[in-house]
Amino acid sequence: MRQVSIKDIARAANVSHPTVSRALQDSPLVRRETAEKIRRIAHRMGYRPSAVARSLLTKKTRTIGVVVTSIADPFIGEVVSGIEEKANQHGYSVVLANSNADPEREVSVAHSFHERRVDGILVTASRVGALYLPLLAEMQVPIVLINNQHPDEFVHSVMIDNVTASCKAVRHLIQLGHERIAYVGDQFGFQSDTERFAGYREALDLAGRSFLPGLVCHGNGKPEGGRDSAEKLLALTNPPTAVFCYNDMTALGVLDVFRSRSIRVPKDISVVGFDDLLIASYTHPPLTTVRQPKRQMGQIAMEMLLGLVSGTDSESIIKVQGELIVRESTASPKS
Amino acid sequence: MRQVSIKDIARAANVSHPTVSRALQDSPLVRRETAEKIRRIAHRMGYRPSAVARSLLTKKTRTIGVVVTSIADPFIGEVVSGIEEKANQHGYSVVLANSNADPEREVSVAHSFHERRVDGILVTASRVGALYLPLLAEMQVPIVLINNQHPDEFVHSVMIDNVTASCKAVRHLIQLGHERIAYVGDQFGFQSDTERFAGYREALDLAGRSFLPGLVCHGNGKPEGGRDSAEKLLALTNPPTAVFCYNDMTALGVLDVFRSRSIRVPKDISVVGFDDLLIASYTHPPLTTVRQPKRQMGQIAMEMLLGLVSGTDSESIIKVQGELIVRESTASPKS
DNA sequence: CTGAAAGCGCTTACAG
DNA sequence: CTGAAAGCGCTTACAG
Repeated sequence: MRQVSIKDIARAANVSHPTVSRALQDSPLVRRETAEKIRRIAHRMGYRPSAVARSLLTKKTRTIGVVVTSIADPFIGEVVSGIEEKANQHGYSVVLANSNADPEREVSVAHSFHERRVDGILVTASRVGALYLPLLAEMQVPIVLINNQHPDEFVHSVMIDNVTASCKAVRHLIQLGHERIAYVGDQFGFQSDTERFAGYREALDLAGRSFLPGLVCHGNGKPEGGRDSAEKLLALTNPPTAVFCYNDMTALGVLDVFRSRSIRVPKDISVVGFDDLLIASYTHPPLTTVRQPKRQMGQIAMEMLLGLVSGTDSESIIKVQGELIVRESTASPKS
Repeated sequence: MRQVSIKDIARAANVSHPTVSRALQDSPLVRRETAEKIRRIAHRMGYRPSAVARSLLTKKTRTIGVVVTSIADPFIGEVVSGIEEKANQHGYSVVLANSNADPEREVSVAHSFHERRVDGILVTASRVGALYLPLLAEMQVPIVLINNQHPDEFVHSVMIDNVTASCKAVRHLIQLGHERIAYVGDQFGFQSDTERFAGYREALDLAGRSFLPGLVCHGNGKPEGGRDSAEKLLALTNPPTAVFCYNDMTALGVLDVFRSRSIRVPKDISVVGFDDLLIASYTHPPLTTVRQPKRQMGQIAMEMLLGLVSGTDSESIIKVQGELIVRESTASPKS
């Protein structure tokens, strides 16, 4: 049995199919009794209008394409959940595509979105961009970026205020009395790493501390990177008493190394993360970190995009603030 | 500038639009030079065929609807990543919808999928079902369930072999010499809880141990539930020496309570989880658990669905095996 | 090889 | 109020 169409209903109701169309839209142009009869029949037949036929006509698919680097990433999962929530509230569907930060996949995703005529595109935490974004732009559809690494190139984006947030985190360490604070960054050159590093330096400057280049390492945003960096820091003649990490994943690696060396956190050394993943509450000890309002960022981005889709010219960049969550991985240094 | 259509190309190439259509499909019915010229023009104009127009004709959208209870759930994120990977490999797109296990949302998701004429539906770890699944079935499209709580009602599903997996986990504890092994389940009555409990009992039986009802608690699949249960177990006159948890989230809560009471794991008590979430490697101590091949389950389900979509009648239920991952949260009891 | 015609399921002027 | 006509962008018989 194929899907029931407006014509099937017309036949059953003994009217023309445009009348059915009108009745189903509650148009005042159709006699009340006729309309009710039609609706009853439509309901009985389990009729659902075809979004594809409608889209062909209206040139709107009420579909938003969402590109992520990895849907299994806990950070991204939260963001997507905010995106999906807002989309659904407004009657939009979300087409999800994983790019794995693979340029080839990105191109194929862009084409697929284009062919499906999505009404707008959301890009989350992309690490690529230089070549990719113009490709997306080609399809003449609004785009909003979330925490993108190349925000300059595009007008619309929502991102965390990295500088302020990381400055806040480092000031927390300074206030606790730490003198030697390390920064374990992401891969060198990424925008968010550069900004978080800037916040670190700003906090140092604000406190009149001098910057010690030897205390800066670069990981890769993952536990391994944190591990390698922690090893390096511990090998220093004069190791730090606190470590500010680019993100929680990095902090996980750092904590791991400390644990395996029986270095107690926060007694011997303090550790701060960034993101506030679920996991941050369950590390040992629970991690002090900067919370990114992930879900909310997804919601804001979706609303921004929906505004653009409906022609509203909204703000181009929205910065959200991080919140310092003090848990048990930070304390004053031993004196 | 609106999207370029086949007619625009036809005009530019001085041919009819059906000829353009044929050329773009590499049909042998069009002269080679003409075809090449057309393709060149199409490319220059940035032409992308409209999937919506094509779908209207072919009655296939090459779209799969995926319903999840929460995309931010780390378990589900992994599964979805396997789903998306396979879908993409086969030229399908994934429309993602979050149900939040809210019946109202589920109904609206079902309608939305129906209207968009998805070619198939994947339901991940749903907790609802009794009413919902028939609703999905109405749209006459293949459905595959992943770890569903009501698998009986539907033909096609992929799930973890809960009984075997949890039996394996409990045998591990028995082999370590534990006599009093607790089970902290999920909410009472869910299929997967029932099965994991069955595996627990089976392991006990196999070892000739008697079942002690007092050592069974029910949480809710989340840390809080684990916490409450741990408190109860500790209040027992004769507390367990090992705790097998319904899932890693539950184990997190259990570990939390032990930590706050300075009960050492695994020295004083052993803990085992289920799922092997990323977080399981980073708890303190790293958690012994049963790994579900999450990503792979997503892939298998997608392939099963794609088979059904193309008319292949595949197996109806695929059970995958869990793998016991022994980390540092289990040891022999103190003697 | 190529074009005119028809049709997928809908909506919306245009006539009555 | 209601229907016949046209058209969204494509594909595919059907004629030439």
